[in-house]
Amino acid sequence: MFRPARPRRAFDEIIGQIRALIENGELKPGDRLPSERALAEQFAVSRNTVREALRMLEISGLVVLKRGATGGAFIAHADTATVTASLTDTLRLTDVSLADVTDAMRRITTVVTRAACENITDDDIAALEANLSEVARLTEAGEWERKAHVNLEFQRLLAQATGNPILAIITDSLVDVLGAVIARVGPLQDDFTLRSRRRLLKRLRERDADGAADEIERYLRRLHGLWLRGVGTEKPGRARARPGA
Amino acid sequence: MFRPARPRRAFDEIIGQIRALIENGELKPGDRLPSERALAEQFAVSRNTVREALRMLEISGLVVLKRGATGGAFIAHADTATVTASLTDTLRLTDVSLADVTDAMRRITTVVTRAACENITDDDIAALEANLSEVARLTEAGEWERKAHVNLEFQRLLAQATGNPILAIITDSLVDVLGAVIARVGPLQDDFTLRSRRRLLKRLRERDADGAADEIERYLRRLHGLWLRGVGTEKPGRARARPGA
DNA sequence: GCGTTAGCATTGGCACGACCATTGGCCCGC
DNA sequence: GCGGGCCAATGGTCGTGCCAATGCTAACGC
Repeated sequence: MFRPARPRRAFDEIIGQIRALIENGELKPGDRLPSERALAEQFAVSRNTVREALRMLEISGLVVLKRGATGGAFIAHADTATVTASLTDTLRLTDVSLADVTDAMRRITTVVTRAACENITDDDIAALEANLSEVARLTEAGEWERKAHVNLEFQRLLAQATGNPILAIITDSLVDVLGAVIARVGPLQDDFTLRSRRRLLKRLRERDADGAADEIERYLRRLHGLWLRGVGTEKPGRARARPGA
Repeated sequence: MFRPARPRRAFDEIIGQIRALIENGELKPGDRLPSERALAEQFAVSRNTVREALRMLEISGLVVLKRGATGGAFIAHADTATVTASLTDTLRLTDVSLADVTDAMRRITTVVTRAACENITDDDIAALEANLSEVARLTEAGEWERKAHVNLEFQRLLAQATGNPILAIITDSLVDVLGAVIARVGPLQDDFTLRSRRRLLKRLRERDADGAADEIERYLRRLHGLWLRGVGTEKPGRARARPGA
């Protein structure tokens, strides 16, 4: 019959108002919010409450805090880090096996590749080729750690080439999770990555979606197969002794 | 040459320690953290600092706060709401068109369907059939609002049928985003959904992955085509007058 | 005996005030 | 002109105190 007089906590109300301003476009990336003390006065709450609200906005990736005389809370620019972070957190709280991660990665990457083939530009291809050269250099130099990292970057670039930011964000998240996996199981010291990538780039240049998707699927099957044999069904988020180590 | 003496803020240190406990598995969903006062004492910080850390963990979806005598901070169970929220936030700050959302949804759903076909159980099929019956009932009753909602649920069930939680989470997030879109543009008053779903279920029962993927892709192309014609290139996060409304 | 209620302890929510550390601009002196 | 130190603004942290919500428990009334 009656609605609660104070429906939500004070800082929830505050972040609601600030979010609304962002959604309405009244606050745009780069804009600066009033100081904590000024906000406390305007909202008629204590500074602690304002700070708690800012903490939530900060970790949501909506604002960034800077200290000092010209500091304050600034509306953040778009960043996929918060999405990947929350996705990683959620996966950590879920019962996810390494096989689940690689399976999802392989399936998603396949459609991403197909989408990229439809929309890829010459600049995108150039970026992929530059990445490939870097991987080749690191492979030759035996810098496996960095090579694995740069190699993962390839998939981000591929996702960006789709021109669809959502596919890019999803790929980013999966790449982050896989990066954590690699950090645990150690980088693979291989050279079949290079050969597969060269074939893939050829398909991309020809705009051969089926061929490109097939190529990257074969590659990921082989790569992930090696991982799975190496670490069994280890959970990606947990530290565990490697069998045989 | 020198590392910073105090690398991060106090509450960053706190959330780091708590996150580490969760990652190590020492804290599991449902566990209760000490009270704010106790935490403040253990971390040797003030209660305000602890509260700010808890705010960040709360909005990260890692803990839930409850008031009262038996209240406190509890490790949360896995929930895709935070992923969805951050994804929505990021999309709001990014330049994302409705076409991007539907495009990603169509492509992801296609592989999800294929994956589901490989792993689906009879129970999963039964759940999908139950959902379909509900949609049929609501369509007949003309309850378009709820029909659209239950219909979206179909895709969640489909993703769950893959047995891969990552695919399920990604699908959940996309469904949520699309739900927000539907809420703005209004539900579609159609009946071709039912026919397509019946054909899809037939393919699923036969474990015909190619047929199922093809069926749902055709359906989504048609559905999303109607949406796009109806609302142009409207941003999914913004409220805007519908052309012709 | 049993349901109801009042009290109580615990815990999060919030306020006020104070001080510190950082930061960048301003002004002074060379 | 410019280099360095002063200074004001701002976020970071602390401490204390009180309020509100919550659930347990014991007293109470039927």
